[in-house]
Amino acid sequence: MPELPEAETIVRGLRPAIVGLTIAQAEVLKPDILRESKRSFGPKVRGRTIESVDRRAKNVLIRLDGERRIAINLGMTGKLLPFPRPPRGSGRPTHPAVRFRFTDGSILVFDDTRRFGTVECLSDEEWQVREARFGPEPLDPKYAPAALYEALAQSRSPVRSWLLDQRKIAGVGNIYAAEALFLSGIHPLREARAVTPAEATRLHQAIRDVLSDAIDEGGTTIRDYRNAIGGEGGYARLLFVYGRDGEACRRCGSDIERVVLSNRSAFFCPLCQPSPA
DNA sequence: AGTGTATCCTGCAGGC
DNA sequence: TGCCTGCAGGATACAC
Repeated sequence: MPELPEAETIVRGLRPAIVGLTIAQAEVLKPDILRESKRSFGPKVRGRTIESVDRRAKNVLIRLDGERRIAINLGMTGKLLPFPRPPRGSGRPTHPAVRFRFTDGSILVFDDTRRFGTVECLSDEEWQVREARFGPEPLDPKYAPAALYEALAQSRSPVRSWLLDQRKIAGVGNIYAAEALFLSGIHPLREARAVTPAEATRLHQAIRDVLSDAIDEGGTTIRDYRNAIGGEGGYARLLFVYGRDGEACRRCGSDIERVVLSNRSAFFCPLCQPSPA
């Protein structure tokens, strides 16, 4: 999916386009995207005005008047495309799942090829229950290296798996986990609790660097990801390891390797990230 | 607690 | 050209 930087890029693009608009109608073209029936979802959003657009972890939150919000998980291929009229090129929806029509005639489409995404309308209370399950936001200034170290020290899972667990740290996905581990010189199979305080400090910095650099680049486009105007992110050209198995490490020239861990690919440089065994 | 496996889907690349 | 397999920025449920 879109990970934290892609969700953040989408939010920044969406905010000026839709804040203040009032929803006239929600058309649900792919009901399996909702976690409730069309008949209950429609009335909850109809007539509501958008107050703000925010992000938590990898989720886009569209806050409405009446103490409720639309929570969107983009899944692997979800896109949010706002437009006054049907756009051309890559910004055009190909697999529209939910179409919001506003009273001023503009439209917001949630488009999702694989339909792993979800769209929900939650009350403040429902959202708070959900929100409490996410770990800290890595870019929160209050998130300290010691907090990362102490949390890692409690887990026996491989550090790459640990980083993908949204309850431990919010918003990190497979691309940025791979990049952050490379930058901090930690092998993806290292046991989380075996990470030293010095390594945890490097990892903490690497996570922040990778995520904020990726936000600056507008995210990473490998295949599907597009921002709110259908554009691609520029971080792909800065990747050190993700998707580069068999290619030369940009630091030492070794062949980048790929292993499967918890059914997901993990990429690393065997020299820059020494094996735990 | 943590891992492997399967599941939800569609599309694309590569091998034959 | 077609058919097959494997792979994909996510998340969750299950058995072990």
